[in-house]
Amino acid sequence: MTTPDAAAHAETLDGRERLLAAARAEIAETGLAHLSLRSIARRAEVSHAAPTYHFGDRAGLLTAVAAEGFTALAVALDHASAEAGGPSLRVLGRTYVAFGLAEPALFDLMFRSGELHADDPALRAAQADSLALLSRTAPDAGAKVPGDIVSPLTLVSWAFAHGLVALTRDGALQALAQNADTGQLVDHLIDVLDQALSGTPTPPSTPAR
Amino acid sequence: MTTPDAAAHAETLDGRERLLAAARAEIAETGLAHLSLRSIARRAEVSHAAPTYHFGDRAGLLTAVAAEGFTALAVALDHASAEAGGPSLRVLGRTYVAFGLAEPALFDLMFRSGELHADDPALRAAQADSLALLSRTAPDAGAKVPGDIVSPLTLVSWAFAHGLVALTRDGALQALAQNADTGQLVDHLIDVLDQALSGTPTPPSTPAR
DNA sequence: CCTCCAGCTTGACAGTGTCAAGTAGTCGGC
DNA sequence: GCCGACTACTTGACACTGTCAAGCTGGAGG
Repeated sequence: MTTPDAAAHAETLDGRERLLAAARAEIAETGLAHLSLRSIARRAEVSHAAPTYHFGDRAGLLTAVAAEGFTALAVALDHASAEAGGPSLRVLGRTYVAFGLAEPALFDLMFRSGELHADDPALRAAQADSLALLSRTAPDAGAKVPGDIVSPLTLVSWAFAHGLVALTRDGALQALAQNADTGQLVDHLIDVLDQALSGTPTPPSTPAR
Repeated sequence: MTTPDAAAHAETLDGRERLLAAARAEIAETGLAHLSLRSIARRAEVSHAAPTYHFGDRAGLLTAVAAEGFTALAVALDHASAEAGGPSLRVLGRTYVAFGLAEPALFDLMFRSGELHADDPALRAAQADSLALLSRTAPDAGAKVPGDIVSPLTLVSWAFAHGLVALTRDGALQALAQNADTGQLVDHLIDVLDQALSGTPTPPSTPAR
């Protein structure tokens, strides 16, 4: 079997894991724009062809990193809803946005399907995990569109949170709300949407100060 | 002066314009992942170094294309709100999403600030134009957060529309709502948000069939 | 006619992803 | 105790990329 079974010899981190760790670090530090397999290999102290050997492809390595990202997202969502005593749109939205803003380049990569092997089974499984966590909300509103798995409210919230991450990451929000703290603004916007979707017609709208 | 003044000789499309057109075509056809200056130059039938000469940089060319994209978006938003007899969240949202889905790769590029010269004045101007068009909505709700230019409702809608484009482009929505038509789903979601933000607590929710 | 200059081209270079071939170490079987 | 087989790489090569320096060309201005 080729399954690593990480605790077998357990002494040295093998090349595959070192490459993954190096890739995560390199992505977090230098972003996706100027990312190269060879610099990752140098950081992991392996030869320049080692990434291709282990992952077949540039897209293969990125796919593995993205899959790790999705499972990390799933873990974060799970923890957050457990702590809050049950999943809610607000908690999940906040966690989703916080995750996206904490590691923007990784989050970006996770949705760049053009540079990944989108049909990789591990990636698909990790994606399905986090999506299942995301759609566990809103027990009141059943799926209205026939044949859907998740409710429209969940989709709306998801799209909003996703866009919020993207716009904040690219500096679009900062350009508009210049003198406001971005974190506060993001929180406020989540509240606005949450209260709008909860049915409360007009939000009380008391900003922090 | 180096300003082109396009109608001066007016006969042949000069190299700069040909490169821009070739870049747009190449981006639309092959996407951003495997885009290369040299293939763009080949398509424009100029030498491989011509892009660097005109735009200084890979990021320079991409920035010019992105700027064109923003002005095209501004034009689309303007036309749509003029046709609808005034800007509304629904019309602007639909137009924004339609624009993003019509040319997904271009839309993607426009927000990849890591691969652009984000401080380029032409890009900044074009961005400001389309953002001004976007924020012309909601005359009822003034900006609540002090120091902001646009209202929170506009920001929420913008983030939602932006995320909707991203998720649809990457196939995330399709994976969830399998047997529903994506276009109809997107329209429905826009309606849901619009009605939630308008204050109508529960949308009537009559999907097309 | 000479000069200048914008608008390229040609040629080179370092860096990149990928592939073929080779190699050190480890294991199971005889 | 030795022999293949297999895993986990490395080394070397190739085509391709973005960028830079230098050269060429045609037309405008003096």
